[in-house]
Amino acid sequence: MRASQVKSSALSFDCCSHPWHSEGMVAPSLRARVRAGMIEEIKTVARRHLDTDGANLSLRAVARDLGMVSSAIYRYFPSRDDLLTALILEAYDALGDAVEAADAAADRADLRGRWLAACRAARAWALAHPAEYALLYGSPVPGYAAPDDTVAPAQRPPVTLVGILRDGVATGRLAPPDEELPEPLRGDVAELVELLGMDVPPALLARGMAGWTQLFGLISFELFGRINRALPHRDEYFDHQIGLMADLAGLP
Amino acid sequence: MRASQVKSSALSFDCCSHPWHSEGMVAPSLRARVRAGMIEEIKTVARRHLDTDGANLSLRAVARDLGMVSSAIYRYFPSRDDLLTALILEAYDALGDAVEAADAAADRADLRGRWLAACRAARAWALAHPAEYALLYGSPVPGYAAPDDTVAPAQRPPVTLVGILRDGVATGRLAPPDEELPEPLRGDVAELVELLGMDVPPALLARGMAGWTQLFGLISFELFGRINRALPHRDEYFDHQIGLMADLAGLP
DNA sequence: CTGTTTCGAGAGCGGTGCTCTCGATTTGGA
DNA sequence: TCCAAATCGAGAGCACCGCTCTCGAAACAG
Repeated sequence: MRASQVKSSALSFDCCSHPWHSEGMVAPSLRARVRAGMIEEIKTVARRHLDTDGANLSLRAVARDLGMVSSAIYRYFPSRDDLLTALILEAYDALGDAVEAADAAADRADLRGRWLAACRAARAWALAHPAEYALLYGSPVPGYAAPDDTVAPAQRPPVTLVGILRDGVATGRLAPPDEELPEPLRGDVAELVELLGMDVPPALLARGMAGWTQLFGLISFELFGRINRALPHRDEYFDHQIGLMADLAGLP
Repeated sequence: MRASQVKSSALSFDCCSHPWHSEGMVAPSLRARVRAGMIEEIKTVARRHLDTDGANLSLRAVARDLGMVSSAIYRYFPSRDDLLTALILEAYDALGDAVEAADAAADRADLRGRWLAACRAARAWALAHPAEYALLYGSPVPGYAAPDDTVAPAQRPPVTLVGILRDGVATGRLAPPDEELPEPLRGDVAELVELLGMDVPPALLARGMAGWTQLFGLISFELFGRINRALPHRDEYFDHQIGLMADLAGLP
């Protein structure tokens, strides 16, 4: 939670996210390597606890599973929140990877196919990792404030969706909506367009964000058990609802 | 969590939800009345703690605020989960009241106005009671399973939205989409139509549910801080996105 | 080989939900 | 009116939690 703690946690990561066999770096000591391995092991066990026991992760239980005493964990993560943040970061990246890979695997010219593939990939990832999805998109943990490192990976799925729309506009395959946004909103969305660096008409960006919101809502309802029990064909329902949003965005 | 506990908690409610001054019932004893008052007081304090401290409600803290010892709370609620369930039930009802009242206050013939009013009421309630909204629609508490009493009140907002569409079809003001749902899905939604008792074409019901999903997603994104900071005019953004879904449903 | 750093264990603090027991009080029927 | 029964709040206690501190052992660097 403290900025310093988050920073130190991030430092623990650099030793593995920046692989040591890149140019000019000295090979890490044995101790550094077993430390990195230990961090990875802790995260693995923590992720397992998350998937089985739900969102309330117990540091002591993780330590017990590792044959350690709880205070030993603090040699690797300054607090429980930092461990959670590490898991959140990895989860964001995994989801982003899945969505972007699905988009990239589709035919570039098939805009609607890319849209559906990206959405399906997000849902598939969420169904495969419900606890981690809840960690990302559930109600925020009370005391917990997401560090700034999380905003960029968190935006990858919506950016992917908007990127599909941008490609459509750029190649002329997608006709932007002829409406214009009303003024106070138009400026906001125009700023967002610049911030994302995607040349898309504001009205279209708004529709893309509607698709992203719908995607999140569909997954959340299905995952949190709020989908009506009278809908056994969930795949078909999801596909149809996502298709509706593709229609709304003007995807052919 | 146990069914028996939930039942006993529900019994505690009946003494106040079924007012004693109705026909034929004997006036409750003094003790029963102070007990009901105590239950209400506990819920009030718990709600206040929820709004200030977030979702992790501490029974001991509530007891302290009431000048009691923690074990005394168990005279009124068999467990912390039951207290949470009581708050959830009340929250569902409050949200349902707000949405239905907003719909009822609008001109019956102005379908789009009713839709927007209902959606705005849901958002307004959520913004006014963020912690309770998170309790309803956030990630489910790990050990907690929502009792069956909650499903009916939970469906009031979406039923209200679909009711607007049904009125539109019944009065001929709303032209249902000319598409048909693909087969495995069409049967599911048709069953849902019967279950809700609302005579609406399945394809239209699907669009209404899309609107409900979007509404939930919009509110959640805004409330859980995932709305982009580059969107200061949140009211206008919300109105526009909800209007998009009204378009999708065919509301004139 | 030696001084320093890293690490895990252990004890401990204050917090939590929850159970049990024990007096005090209130209630309702004889 | 009196008395047994039901109800209630307090208190102690259990197991668990996140987290801090200390201490001895091990691994490192010079």
